[in-house]
Amino acid sequence: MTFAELNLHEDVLAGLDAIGFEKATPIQEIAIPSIIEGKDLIGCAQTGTGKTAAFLLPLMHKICAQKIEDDHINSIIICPTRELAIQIDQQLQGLSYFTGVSSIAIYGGGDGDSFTQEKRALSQGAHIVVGTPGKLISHLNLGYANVKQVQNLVLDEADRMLDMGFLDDIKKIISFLPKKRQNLLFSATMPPKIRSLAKEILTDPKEVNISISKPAERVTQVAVLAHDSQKIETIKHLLRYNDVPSLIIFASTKLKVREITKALRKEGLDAKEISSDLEQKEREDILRQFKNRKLQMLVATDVISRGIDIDNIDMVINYDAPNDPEDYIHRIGRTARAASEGEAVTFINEDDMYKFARIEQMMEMEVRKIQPPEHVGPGPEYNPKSRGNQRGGRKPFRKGKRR
DNA sequence: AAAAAAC
Repeated sequence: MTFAELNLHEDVLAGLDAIGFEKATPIQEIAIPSIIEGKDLIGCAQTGTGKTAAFLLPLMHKICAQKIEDDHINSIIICPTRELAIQIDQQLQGLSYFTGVSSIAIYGGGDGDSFTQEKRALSQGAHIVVGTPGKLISHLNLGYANVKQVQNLVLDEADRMLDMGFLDDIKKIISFLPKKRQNLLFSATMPPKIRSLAKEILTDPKEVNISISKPAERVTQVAVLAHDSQKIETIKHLLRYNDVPSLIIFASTKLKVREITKALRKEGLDAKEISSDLEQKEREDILRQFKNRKLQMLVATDVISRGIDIDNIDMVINYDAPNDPEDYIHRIGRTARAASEGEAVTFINEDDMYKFARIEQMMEMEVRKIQPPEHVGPGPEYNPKSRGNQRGGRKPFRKGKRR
């Protein structure tokens, strides 16, 4: 189905036309008419399905069609990370070029200047505000945000936000908003917690389910049974024998991210780190360099595993298996986007074997296991039933609940 | 046992 057939406002269509978008994705086909109709919506979908445009387009359409002024806030979008807020706002600005829809991204880590700008936008009004929970609340608490006429609330990556403990913050934000409003909730998974959140804040929602629990088919996955000491050498080997102009290396802790970056740079490789340990400005600079292909290798925590859109990443390396099995899908989903193909290499050591077996279980597929290249020496032996260190000698007497 | 998010 084309966007024109979805009866979007002509100014919105002009923006789509300018960037060469013509056909709606499945989630857009269902969500757009339903949102325009004014219904609440619960969408099980990830980025890469066209989820963001699925809510941005109808919000923009309604602002245009109803000729809504921007002397107040019309819509609020809440999302879990700063980079995601920036990205949604950028996408919005691209799409709204011909519409006169105004927007601002509100997130932490800024300076006094950005605070003043945010304050001005929130008090004088902007059609759409995209933000992370903490910063939105601190502005709302100060009382000047013109939210009395908010008509739409979007919760993006809702499962992630609950994981991060944002439930109370979300409720707090909602307490500032008019009771009568349209709510859109998007989540990659639908655990009971999300169901109950939906039940609490949505009214008779339309459900859309475009969930992909299986990774993009164009991603070639392989797992390398590598000891920690073999990993950097294996990365060098991969780079030597593959053409990899653009590569993300994920690791599960900020410390590891820092150490890996150091080790790679010591080898003369073009790598930089991104994690919440960096100044916000630096996070943005480095992500921009990587997106513009001025930087070959990005070493990252899961801060960018969800939602972040970067074209043409040739390879994702998981330096370790992620703690949350869902994150594996998100991490490797950074590659093979749009029409391209991609490769995902996951290092698993003894500790990671159990975690990786769970990932395979979730995907309902087995990933090919290989040993590190010969000159690096043999890796650990893989036994999927092995629980790795899970029941290692350290904690047989531990009592109480663990998860 | 982790990451992220407010000053």
